[in-house]
Amino acid sequence: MINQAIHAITEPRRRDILYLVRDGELTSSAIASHFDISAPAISQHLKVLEEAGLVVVRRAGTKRFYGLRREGFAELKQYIESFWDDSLIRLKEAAEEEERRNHESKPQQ
Amino acid sequence: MINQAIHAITEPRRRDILYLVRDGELTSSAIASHFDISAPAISQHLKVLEEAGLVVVRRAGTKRFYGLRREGFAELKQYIESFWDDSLIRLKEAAEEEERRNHESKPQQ
DNA sequence: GCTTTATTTAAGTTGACACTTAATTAAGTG
DNA sequence: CACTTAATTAAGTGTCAACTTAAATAAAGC
Repeated sequence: MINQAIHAITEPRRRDILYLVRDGELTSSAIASHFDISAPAISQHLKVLEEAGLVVVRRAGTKRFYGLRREGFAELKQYIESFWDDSLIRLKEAAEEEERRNHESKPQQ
Repeated sequence: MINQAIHAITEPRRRDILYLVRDGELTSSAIASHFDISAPAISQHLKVLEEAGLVVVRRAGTKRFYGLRREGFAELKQYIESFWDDSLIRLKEAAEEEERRNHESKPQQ
């Protein structure tokens, strides 16, 4: 799922779509009106975003309202942050290990 | 730069490379030994990561040590977070606007 | 200065994927 | 039930980028 989410935000146009829907729900055609690509193209992007868990659809008659799915976004945020945090922890550990080694021998080039 | 960073972490193998170098510097060939793709392929990935500001190189003789560039990562984290935070603010505003409208008329389907 | 080691650049191939138009589904509406 | 509206699925096309092998660079070692 997280891999799908990252893949989804790969495409700049999909990020633009996320920017549009984060303020509130929009129909597929309302979203399409902001771009100069065809409606099917938008529909395909929306499908990718939906499958990645980043947007949700609400059907109302012939219309389909797309909105941001906050949980999906939270996961994405989590992923980036955990990468970052783990990195800091590991950096600290590495520095300590380095410190220990320096008391025994010279560091190699 | 932020677009380059997002593009850079798009590719799963590049994320794997970031995982490898976040513990400490590694040479191009040391990184390559973890994958079953050619050295030039790794070199090309490293170039993308470097241009995105996510890794830095330190040259030592014929070797090149690649390491994580923390500032680059901070920017990426910032981007995701700002998207998220702005979203919450805008959601709150939208909810208030909705509230106001509900005192006048029924919401349309 | 030739050879080795580490890595990159060059050039070409292949597969994925972001589009297109045309056809299809699905829900109202006269 | 034909017609309109909203959107999707289908099918095909072109571009890009992730790989490949081969050639080039660049520093060190003999």
